[in-house]
Amino acid sequence: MAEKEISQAVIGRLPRYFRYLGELKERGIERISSQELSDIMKVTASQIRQDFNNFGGFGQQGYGYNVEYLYDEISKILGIDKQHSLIIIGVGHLGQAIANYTNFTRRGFVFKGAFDTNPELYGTKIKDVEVRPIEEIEDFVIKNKTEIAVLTVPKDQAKSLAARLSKCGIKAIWNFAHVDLDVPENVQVENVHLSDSLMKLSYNINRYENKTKK
Amino acid sequence: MAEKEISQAVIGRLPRYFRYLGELKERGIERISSQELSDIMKVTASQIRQDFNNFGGFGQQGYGYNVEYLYDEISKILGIDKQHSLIIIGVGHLGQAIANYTNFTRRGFVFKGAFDTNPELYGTKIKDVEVRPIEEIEDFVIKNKTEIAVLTVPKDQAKSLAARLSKCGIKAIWNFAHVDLDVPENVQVENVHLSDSLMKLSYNINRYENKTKK
DNA sequence: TAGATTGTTAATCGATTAACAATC
DNA sequence: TAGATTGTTAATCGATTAACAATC
Repeated sequence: MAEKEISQAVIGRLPRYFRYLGELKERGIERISSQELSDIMKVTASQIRQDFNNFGGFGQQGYGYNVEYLYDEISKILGIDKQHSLIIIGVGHLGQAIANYTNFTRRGFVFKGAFDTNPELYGTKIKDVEVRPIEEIEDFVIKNKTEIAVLTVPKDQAKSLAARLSKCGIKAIWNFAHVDLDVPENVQVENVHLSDSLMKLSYNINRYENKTKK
Repeated sequence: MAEKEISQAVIGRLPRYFRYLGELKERGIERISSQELSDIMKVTASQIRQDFNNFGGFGQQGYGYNVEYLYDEISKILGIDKQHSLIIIGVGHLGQAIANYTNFTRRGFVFKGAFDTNPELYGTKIKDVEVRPIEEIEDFVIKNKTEIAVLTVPKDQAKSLAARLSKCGIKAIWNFAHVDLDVPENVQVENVHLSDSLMKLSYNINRYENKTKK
């Protein structure tokens, strides 16, 4: 199969398409043209067609796209047609927020394990999942073939944990710690750097004020 | 002043520069060349120089960049040399995680108010801040000249809250709800769509497996 | 002064948009 | 068949990288 690499710019847009298609589906809309979708989503129709055509021809000339079909196809592309097991490392507020976020469960991300360094938490339960000491991570990941580890630990623990997880076959790390992780190429990393996001917000406040006041 | 608009691609990289410069500063390093920074950060030296030069010449030929000076300049560009008041709307786990995140406080984001729809929470405290009923938001924002509202509420409440906040002079919304907000141009929006991020992770797991197995 | 390294211009690369032939 | 709208090629735009003159 000709494995042309899709740019991350395109990938980054797929979840948003998926979200809008899900809404259209729920509203019972059967078909949509790239132009109609363009109006709703505020992106060009041209970009929509280009994006979809990276993965194959999902539409039909003179008709447009079938909403449900397109929705299903995007879910396959994103790999959320299958289940993914997930463990949470660091059971603070953020870890608990993620554990309790039902939307993830709905998308096939199944919460299987929770780990922390605080002995007082061992044995307590989050969503029917027992909190375990961090020492048990390797055993757990190997035994349960865990795919995704959510890192919601302080900065200084993140790098060594990422290294440990990489060694025992984890497939991906969803990193909320404010450091760049250095892992082998068989481990996928997706960063959520909240303070970076907040700084961008701050920049844009500033920029707008300078633009208007001067 | 010639207000050339800086691309969001550049802005998006500033927080990362800021983070690395902060680390260098802490390690007592006084000067750094674009080439050295390039090695550490894994971006081209050329990009580093281009990025900084969007905002002015911060370096010196033959010497490089003074770490502390550059750090301070970037903090000014990002607007984190000033304080920003912040309220949290929706006091679930995510809201609490943000309220308790000390790093934000350190960067000048001061947590001033908390709001929720659950009457049982009214009057309870999060980090010395009393939880108030959501009806009081307008009064609070106006009286306290609140700059940033953090939206950690369910999807269906987010749009109407964004509209209400826009009307009473909020400067920015940090949106964690899984919808695109539609606000006037004087209100800055920064989205954190966690499920989008998780889907990208899922895509990359998939992609890697297809690449290696086929 | 010589060496180092920036600031900046020019070249390249990639992503977005426009246009239109193919086709349902 | 005629009209609509895709899939795809070509044109444009913007962002990244390379190169080098300016200068500390």
